[in-house]
Amino acid sequence: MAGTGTQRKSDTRQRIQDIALDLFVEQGYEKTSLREIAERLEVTKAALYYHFKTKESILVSLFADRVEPLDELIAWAREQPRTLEVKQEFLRRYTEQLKASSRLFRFMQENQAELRDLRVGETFKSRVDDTMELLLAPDPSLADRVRCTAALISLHAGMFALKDVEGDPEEKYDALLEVSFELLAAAHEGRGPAA
Amino acid sequence: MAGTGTQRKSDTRQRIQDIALDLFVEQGYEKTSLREIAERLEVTKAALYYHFKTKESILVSLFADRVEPLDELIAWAREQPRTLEVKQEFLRRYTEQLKASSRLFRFMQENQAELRDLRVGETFKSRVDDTMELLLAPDPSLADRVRCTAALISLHAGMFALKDVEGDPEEKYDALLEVSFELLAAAHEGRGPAA
Amino acid sequence: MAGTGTQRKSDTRQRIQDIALDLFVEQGYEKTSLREIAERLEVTKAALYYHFKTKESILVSLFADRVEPLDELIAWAREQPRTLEVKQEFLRRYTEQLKASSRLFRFMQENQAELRDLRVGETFKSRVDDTMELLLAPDPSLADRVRCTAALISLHAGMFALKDVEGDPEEKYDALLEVSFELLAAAHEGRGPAA
Amino acid sequence: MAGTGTQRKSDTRQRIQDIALDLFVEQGYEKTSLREIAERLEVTKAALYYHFKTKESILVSLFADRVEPLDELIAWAREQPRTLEVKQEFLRRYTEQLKASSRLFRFMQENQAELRDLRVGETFKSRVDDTMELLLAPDPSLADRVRCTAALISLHAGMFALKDVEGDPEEKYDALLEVSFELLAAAHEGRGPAA
DNA sequence: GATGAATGAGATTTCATTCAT
DNA sequence: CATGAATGAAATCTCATTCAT
Repeated sequence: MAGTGTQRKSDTRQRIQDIALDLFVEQGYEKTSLREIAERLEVTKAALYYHFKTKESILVSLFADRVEPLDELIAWAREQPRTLEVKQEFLRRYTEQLKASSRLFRFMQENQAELRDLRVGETFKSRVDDTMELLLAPDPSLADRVRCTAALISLHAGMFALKDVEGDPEEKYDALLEVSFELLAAAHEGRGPAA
Repeated sequence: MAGTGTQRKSDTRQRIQDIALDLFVEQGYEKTSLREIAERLEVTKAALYYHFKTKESILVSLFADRVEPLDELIAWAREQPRTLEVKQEFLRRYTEQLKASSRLFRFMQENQAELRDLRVGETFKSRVDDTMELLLAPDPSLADRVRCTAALISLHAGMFALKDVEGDPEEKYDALLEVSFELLAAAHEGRGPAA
Repeated sequence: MAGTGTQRKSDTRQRIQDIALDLFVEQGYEKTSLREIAERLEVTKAALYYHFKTKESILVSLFADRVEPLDELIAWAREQPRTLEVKQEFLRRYTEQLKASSRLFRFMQENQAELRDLRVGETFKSRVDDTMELLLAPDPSLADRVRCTAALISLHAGMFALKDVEGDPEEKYDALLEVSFELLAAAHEGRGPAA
Repeated sequence: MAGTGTQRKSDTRQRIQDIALDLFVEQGYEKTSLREIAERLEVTKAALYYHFKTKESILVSLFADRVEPLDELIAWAREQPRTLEVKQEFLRRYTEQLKASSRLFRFMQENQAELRDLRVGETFKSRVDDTMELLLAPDPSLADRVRCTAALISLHAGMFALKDVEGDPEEKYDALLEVSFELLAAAHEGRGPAA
C-alpha cells in the first residue's frame, strides 16, 4: 500500500481545475464551454460531471482554496495594533497572495460583471471590504478613503496594466507595493483633503 | 398635449443603444441576449437587425461616439508643453469624459475579458497607451511609471470601488482627481524609487 | 411625347430580372435572397415588391417570356409531316432557343429539385413531353425512346458539361446538334433494340 | 418475437443518413431543415448534432461511402488496355454503381447548383473528369468528345428522364447502357465530325 | 471513473413579406 | 416609384445537464 507515489488519488480533478482556469482567464467564464474544457483534457463532458456537480462549482472550487489564506491574513491583522508598520506588513503579505494566485486574480479583475451574480463575487467583495477597514484610520476623510482604495486597486490591477512594460516581474511587484505604501502612508497620517 | 406624445420620428436606434448599454452593464455582454433587448424595447429581434447588422455592432456603436472626444483631448495635449499644469488639466478633462460616459466605462472595467477579442478593446487600449505616454516624463523610472499607472487606474476604477461609500458623486470625483494629482506630481518630479 | 427614347417606361423591372437570373444561376433560387438582389440593384427590398408580388413571381416572370416561343415552335412542328428533316429542323430551332436563353436553361438544369414544386417546373416538363412526342415515331421501342431522350438531354446538359473544353461555343453547339442528329436518326429508323 | 424488437445498439447515425437522403432528394438540400430530419426521426435537433458536427457534414457523409468504389473502378480501368470491350465493361460497372446509389445520384443530378460550393461537388466533378479521360481516345475530336459526354450524361440523367415511361427498371438500364455503347463505339472509332 | 447518447432551452441570424409615407 | 421600419417564422447551431451502462 505504501509507496505508491505521491498522487495516489486521481488527479483528474486537479487537471480540470487547471485547464478550466486557463480557459476562464483566456476567454472569460461564460465564453468557456464545458466542451472546450473536456476536449483539452481529452475526456468527455460527462467525465467533468463526475468530478463537479455543475459548471459553476468548478469556478467555486477555484476560489475555495484561496479564501482560507486570505481569511487567515485578515484574522492576523485584526489582532495587531493599527500601526503603519502593521499595515505595510499586511499589504506585503497580501501581495504575496496576489502573486501566488495571479491567474485567478487576473480572472477576477477582468470578469467582474460575470462574477457579480455568482456568489463567489460576494465572498471576495466582503474580504475587500474587510481589508479596506483594516487599512483605514477610524472615521477617515474621503480623501484618505480614496488613497486606500487606490492603493488596493493598484495592487490588483497594476500587474496587468504593466504587462507590456519590460522588466523583472519581481521588480514590478516591488514598485507597485512601494507606491501603495506611499498612498497608505498619506492616508495613515490623515494628510487631509489632498492639500 | 403638444410635445408629450410618442416620438414620431423613429429614435429606435438610439433606444436600442440605451437599453443595450443598460443590460450590458448589468449583466455583461455575452449574458445579454438580443431577445432581452428586444423585449425591453417591445420590438422583435428582427427589428434590432434592421438597425444593427450584428450584436457586436451594437457594442461597437456604443463606443464609436466616445472615441472622437478622447482623440481630440489627446491631440490637444500633444500640442501643449509637458508641464505639470498641463498634465493636470489633461486629467481633469479626462475625468470629465469618464463622468460623461460612466456607464460605458464601467462596462469596460468589468468586462475586460469579453472585450479583449472584440477589436473595440484594442481601440481603447491604444488610447490608454497614448495617455500614459503623455503623463510620463521621458525615460521614466519604473516607480514613476507605476505612479502614473496607478493614477489612471484609480480614476477608472475608483468610482465603482467607492460605490458603497456615502457622499456626493461630485465630491468623490474631486477626491479621486486629487489623489491622481498626488501620484502625478510625484511622477512628474521623478521622485525616484519611492524614497 | 414622341422621341423620348426607347426606354420610356421604367427599366427597373428588367434590371431586377437580369440580376435575379444572374444570382439564381450562380447560387440557386433558395440561396439567393431578395436582400442580395436589392443590394446589387442598389434599391431597397421594398422596391422589389413594387414590381413583383413575391419572390417566386420574379422567377416565374423569367420563364414567361421563353414559354411563348417554345410553344410556337411546338405548334409549328405539329403542322409539319414527321419526316427526319423536319425533326432535325425542329432540333435546330430548339437549340437556337437554348442558346438564346442559355442562362435560364442552365439554371433549370442545375436546380431541378428547387423548381420541382414551383409550378414553373410543371410548365416546362409538359413542353419537354410534347417535344419528345414530336421526335418519337409512333409506338416507339424502348431503345428509340432512350435515343430521343439522350438527344434532348445532351442538348440541354451538354454545354455545361463541355464548359472546360476549349473551343468556340458555336462549334460546340454544332457538335452537340450533330450528335443529337445521330441519335435522332437512329430512333427515326426504328433501328431496333440497339443491335 | 425474437429479432423484431427495437435495435438495441444505436443505429441513429445510420437512420439520420437515411432520412436525410430521403428528404434531400425530395426537397433539395437547402430546403430540408434539421428540424424536419429530427422530427421524422423522433429525436431532437440536438441529437443530430451529437452525431454530425454540421448540416453539411451529414451530406458529406452520404457521399463518403460512394467515393471509394468509384475510385476503385477508375483504378481498375487504368490498368486495362483501352479497348472498346474494356470501355464497355467500365460503363457496365459504372452503371451498377449508379443503380446501387440511385437516390444519391438523383440528388446530385437535381441539385448541382447547391452542391457546387460544397466541396463534395468538386470531389465528384474530378471523378467525372477521370472517367471522361478513360473513355476518350487520345487527342479526340470535338465530336467524339461530345459523344462520350452524351454517353455519360445519358446514363446519369436518363433514369430520371424515363421515370414516367412504363416498363421494368432493369430493362431501362439496359436500354440506356446500349445507347451509351453506341455513342461510345462511334467515339472509339473516331468516326469524325459526325458524318 | 468515465462514456455515449440524448435533451430542452436558448443563442444569433436570415428571410420573405407588409405597410404607411 | 420607392423607402424606412418592422414583423413572424424559421434556420443553424451551442450549451449545460442527465442518465443508463
